[in-house]
Amino acid sequence: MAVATQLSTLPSVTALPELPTRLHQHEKRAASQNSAPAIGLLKNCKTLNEVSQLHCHIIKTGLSGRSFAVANIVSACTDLATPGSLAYAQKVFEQYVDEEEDVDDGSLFVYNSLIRGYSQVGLSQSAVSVHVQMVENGLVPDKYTFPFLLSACTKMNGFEEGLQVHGAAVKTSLDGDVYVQNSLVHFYFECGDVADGQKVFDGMPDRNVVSWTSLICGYARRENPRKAVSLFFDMVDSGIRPNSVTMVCIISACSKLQDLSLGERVCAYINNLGLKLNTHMVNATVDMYMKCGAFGTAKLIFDGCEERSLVLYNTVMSNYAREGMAKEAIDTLNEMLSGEGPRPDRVTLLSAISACAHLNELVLGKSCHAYALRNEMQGWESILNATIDMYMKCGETGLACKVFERMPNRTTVSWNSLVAGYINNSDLESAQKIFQEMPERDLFSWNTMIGALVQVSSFEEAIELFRTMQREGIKPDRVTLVSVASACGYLGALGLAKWVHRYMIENQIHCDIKLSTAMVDMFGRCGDPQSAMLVFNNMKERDVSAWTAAIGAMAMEGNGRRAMELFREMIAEGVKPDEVLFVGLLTALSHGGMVEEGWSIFKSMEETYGISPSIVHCGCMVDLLGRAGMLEQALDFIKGMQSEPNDVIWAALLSACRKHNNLEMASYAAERLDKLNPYKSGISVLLSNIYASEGKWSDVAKVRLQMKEKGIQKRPGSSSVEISGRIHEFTSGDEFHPEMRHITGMLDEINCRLRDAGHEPDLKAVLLDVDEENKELLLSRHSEKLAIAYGLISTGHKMPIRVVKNLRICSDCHAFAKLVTAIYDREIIIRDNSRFHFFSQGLCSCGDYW
DNA sequence: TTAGGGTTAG
Repeated sequence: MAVATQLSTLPSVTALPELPTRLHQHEKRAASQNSAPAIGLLKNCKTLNEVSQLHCHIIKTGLSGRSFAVANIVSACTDLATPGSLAYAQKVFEQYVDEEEDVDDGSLFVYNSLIRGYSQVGLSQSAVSVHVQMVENGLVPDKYTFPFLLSACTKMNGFEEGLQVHGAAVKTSLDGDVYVQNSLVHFYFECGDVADGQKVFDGMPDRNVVSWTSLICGYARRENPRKAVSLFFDMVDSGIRPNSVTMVCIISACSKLQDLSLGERVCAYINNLGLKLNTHMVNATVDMYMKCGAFGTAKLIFDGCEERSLVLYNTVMSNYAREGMAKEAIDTLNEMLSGEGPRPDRVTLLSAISACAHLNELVLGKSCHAYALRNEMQGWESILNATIDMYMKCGETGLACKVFERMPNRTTVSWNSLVAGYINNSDLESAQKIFQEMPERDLFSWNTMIGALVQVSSFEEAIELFRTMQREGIKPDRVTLVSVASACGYLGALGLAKWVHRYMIENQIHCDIKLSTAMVDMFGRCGDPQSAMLVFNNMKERDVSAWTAAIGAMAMEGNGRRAMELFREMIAEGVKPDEVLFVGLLTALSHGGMVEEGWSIFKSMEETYGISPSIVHCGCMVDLLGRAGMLEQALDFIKGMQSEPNDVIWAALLSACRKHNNLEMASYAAERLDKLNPYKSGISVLLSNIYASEGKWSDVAKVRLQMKEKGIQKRPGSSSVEISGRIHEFTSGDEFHPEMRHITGMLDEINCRLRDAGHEPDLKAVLLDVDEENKELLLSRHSEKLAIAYGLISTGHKMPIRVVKNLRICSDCHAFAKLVTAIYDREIIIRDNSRFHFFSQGLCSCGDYW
């Protein structure tokens, strides 16, 4: 078939341009080598039409079959990187392969050009296919083939393909070539195989600046920027002068480390080297300053920049958007649009839309969306994903759904954005429905859903979903574990907690400060302060949240003394306390009965640390004084408060009145409470309990009647016990557990042995007006007793029994637990709604102070 | 021929 006929299917060729008569130097070289100046002109082409015109000319001169010509046409096309030009390149290539009879060095050049072209535009799979075709046609790849190919494998994250390329390089003995080795280092690092990347580097006899830069950049990107910096010094020590690429990698390592002083030293070093700043370096520098929080310096450099690249604008905007400085991001966009700046591209729009999401800027968000549509960016899913997120953050679930429904190519991110959007709009049901419908769920999807369940306190469901995730073979990361740790903590499931901790270590899940803090908090809430402190002591870096978790663990244990010590250590380490920390500390001091220290801490808040106590801190103080029986002082404290006492304050006083049997003050507190928050169930229950424990049944009836009228329901007491990783929950008088017959049998046996040991049931703890015999029966069926009995029959001898109670433990159950530990020689740990009780050998860790 | 800057969802 004639060449002209074949080419007719390609983009049409208009008038043939006249060739310039005067030739440039490089054109002369091309002409002398190939007798065709047209070939030399190919690399100047700006459109496919120009390429195709030159191609026609080359055909006329009879050189179109020459490999040198074909390779240059292919390169010119792939450099243009449009779908049409790539199709053209492929056709020219196919035609060449069909007609080529003798295989020589020239053919290799053609194959290499297409592999290079495909790799450059990111069509990695096509690059790999050309290599396959090359080998099938009996050609042996050369040292130029492998770097192109490896770059393609890297881009497509094709680890298996890359390994085969490495194998092929070994077979052809080209794995000793420094270019091939450099490409291998880059490939292994980018695919996450740090060990093999390092191995290739270690085996290199000669390393150049690219080898070092590949290694340094590999570590900087694989979350080890610290190592990247130290390698940089090794490189300088070995006498290799860094170039601008190396410096860009080092600057971005500083950004990752958020180490401003190091970043500034690097900038000074660049100055000393006399390296000229290019756009890459300027951009990396501005990015570094912004990531380190030095927005002023970044802005100064940005403003002083005469030619701002598109990427620079995008860097500035995305940093502003990510840091919640959405207004600045939008201002930058406006500056870009109003001046002579570059035209916004998809990345610009992405940042703009994300900034609108932060600002809840619906109107501007809509116009960004419209701009993206007008400029044909809708083919790019990320823009639409960000748009879904933006509409969701603006509360426009309907608009978000519309965008989603109209999307031609939905990705997992699109689904995830929708799920997260519904969660943020408090529509868990829709989120769960979409989560179920998703064609594919990734780690992000699971993390979103598990996190949402934890947020709404559906801890058991969260754990259940975590188990499903694992059954489906999805490996959790540190974000998953933060949520799961939080759920474990609230459930008090120590067995599961220990598993989570082990899992983290065995799977080498990177434990950052957030995850460590979650672990400390988890162990603290699960009644394992030793493990909590073990994790805490191993933390390399501790912020105020970490210290708060540790102090919280001490509060749960009732160890006010240790909490105070931790606080002093924290101050000595130079960490500034915040409001939340003082809540934890005051709670710990309250549980430990340390009134004097509590007062002094409370006073120091304002005087020493400049934090004015909030109503929550005041609540802690009322609790501290009340628990210690200093009811009058507590009342005086309330009266002296600057802000109006709220329901929490009066509830704390009421609770103390119950503990210390002060009916008069209880009524006063209850009256105040009733005025403030008559519909809160806990308060009425507390009051009726106070009357009940004093046997004032007519008053109890009055409160109960009021509760009924107001539609308030008493929260039933419930206790749970963890048996081999499963949570068993019991409510008072429960009859539904499958093993209830055994449990009641066990309870009867315990009660017999307790009576023999002289234990009298504390009938005051029964808050209903029933006869003595029934009272005893009711008391014996309290949820914590059911849980303890079940723990005794279903766990091995000497195994501690761990119970989590949703309300405060009653006096009879407290006494019951103490005796059980003595008679059955078992440890019992009960977490009620405020702290832990460790029972052992007939005693409780709280010293009966709770 | 190899290495470098900006990209949405938890």
